[in-house]
Amino acid sequence: MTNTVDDGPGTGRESGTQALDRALRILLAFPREEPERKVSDVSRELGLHKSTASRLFRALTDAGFLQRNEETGMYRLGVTVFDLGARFLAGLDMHAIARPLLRELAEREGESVNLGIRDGLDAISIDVVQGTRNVQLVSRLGRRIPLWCSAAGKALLLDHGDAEIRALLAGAPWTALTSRTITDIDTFIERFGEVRERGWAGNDEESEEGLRVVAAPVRDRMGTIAASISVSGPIFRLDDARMAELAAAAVRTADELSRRIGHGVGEIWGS
Amino acid sequence: MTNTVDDGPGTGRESGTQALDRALRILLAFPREEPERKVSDVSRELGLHKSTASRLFRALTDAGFLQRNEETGMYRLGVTVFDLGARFLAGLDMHAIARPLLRELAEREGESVNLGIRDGLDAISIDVVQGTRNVQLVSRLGRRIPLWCSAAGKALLLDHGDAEIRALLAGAPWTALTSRTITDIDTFIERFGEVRERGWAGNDEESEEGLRVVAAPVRDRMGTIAASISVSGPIFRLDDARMAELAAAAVRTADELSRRIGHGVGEIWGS
DNA sequence: GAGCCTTGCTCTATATTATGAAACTTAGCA
DNA sequence: TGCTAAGTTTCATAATATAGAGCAAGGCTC
Repeated sequence: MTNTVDDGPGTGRESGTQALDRALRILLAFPREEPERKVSDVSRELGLHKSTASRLFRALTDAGFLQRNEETGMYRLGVTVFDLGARFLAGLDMHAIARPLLRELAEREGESVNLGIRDGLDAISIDVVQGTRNVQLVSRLGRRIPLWCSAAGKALLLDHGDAEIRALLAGAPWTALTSRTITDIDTFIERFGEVRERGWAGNDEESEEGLRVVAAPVRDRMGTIAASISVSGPIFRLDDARMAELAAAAVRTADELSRRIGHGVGEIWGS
Repeated sequence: MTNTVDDGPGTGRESGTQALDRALRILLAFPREEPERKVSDVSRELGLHKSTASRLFRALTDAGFLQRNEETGMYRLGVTVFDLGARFLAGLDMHAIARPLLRELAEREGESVNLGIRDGLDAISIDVVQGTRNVQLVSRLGRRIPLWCSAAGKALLLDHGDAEIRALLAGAPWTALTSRTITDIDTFIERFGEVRERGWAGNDEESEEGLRVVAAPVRDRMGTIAASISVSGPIFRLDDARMAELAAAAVRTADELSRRIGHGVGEIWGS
């Protein structure tokens, strides 16, 4: 007997792809905090038979999606996943086009600049340019941060109506990261009206003590918000006036990027 | 009837994981040059039944490994692969530790710096810091380049003996990228002796016209070469004297990185 | 605009494939 | 030395993935 109708806590209904689903869940079971894991650990966590897990691990390893540490016998993510990740970026027009604009913005303002896209309920950073000042809060490529407590995330939601946002964030955990994190949907909606009007989003120590951020949306040729550009820095350098200044700069850069990826160009192509 | 014993041109013998193997091959069927593909294209290429491919595509899409372009109906790699790629990097001690060293090197010398690791017969770039000079040859994260025609690649082979290298590069295509590319194993081995002796590798327009590179190996706590640090620039700035200078700088940085990730530290830990 | 082709997706019977129990190794530890 | 735990391999079995047929939806040609 087996787990006939049992599907894991992952997504909804799957069918005809049990082995694949399990293997993908294995890959996702390697979090940042624990890069190296044992077969037994993972199999227990996912409720897989150890022989099943072992076989899937081997297949993933053969394909380079996992790699085995010969010293410890443990596994970690393999180079192939990095390769695919790089291909993902290379496939985004936006990423290549944004690079020089982000550098320019970071250089001019001296603060760190991020390019973020949405993934589920998180914003995920797909490009980072560190600022030139001495004190910099590190931000790493691939960093995730909840939509509702990040400037980048809010900017990505800018075109969503109240009802949409309510539906989207229904499943949000609303865990407080700092004392300033917004922890309920009503407060969020209430404050979001202003954000929507002015066209850029802020983050005033909502995700990290001492960190302030502004972000502006990037629109693709359909007018859909496809990314956001955010500028971040320590609170002692970013008073309200400076925030407004940086916001204006972020909006300018975001608009320029939008233009370059075809927003407002209509059907006319070429120069 | 189906392809009973038929395994694709991929790896060797697989068993008990057909569906998974096929799905992974689907992911790898999205090359940089063609980020968006149709189900039928891919299924034809891989020799899969269209219904099989369709099902696998859906499973991969549900898990975020692929994403569907609603306009065109085509698929591309999804955010999840990028997420995993970023986790891969985050899991490498080396990557985090190398960052500041690479920046420092790039700043001091003004030329672009790469951190590369080996993947099969390629070196793959896992970190890039652009130089400060005006003219810079772009290098992108995740860039692949054959071991035998790159400084980064040669540096990764530095500890290999002639026989090992011969075995490793037996399957190499030896395609010429420029007029200076080495195109046979014998010439490679012959010239490699010198490289091994001096402890750093060079690339004199072997991969790209006008590009010169030097690279030095990074060793982990087992003494194994785990990565290479390379410095590259246009030929008009990099005469032989400057190459030697940059090589020395690369070696110094690589040695420092080796030290920081535990090379030569033995069993003693802590400060 | 009608017909034709291609594509993507769903449904279902079938047998191929993945599964899990048990056995076997290897390693660490008392 | 024997014990426990982890990882891998083997193998009979049943559940799973497969491929065929059918359907709906677009694109092209005529």
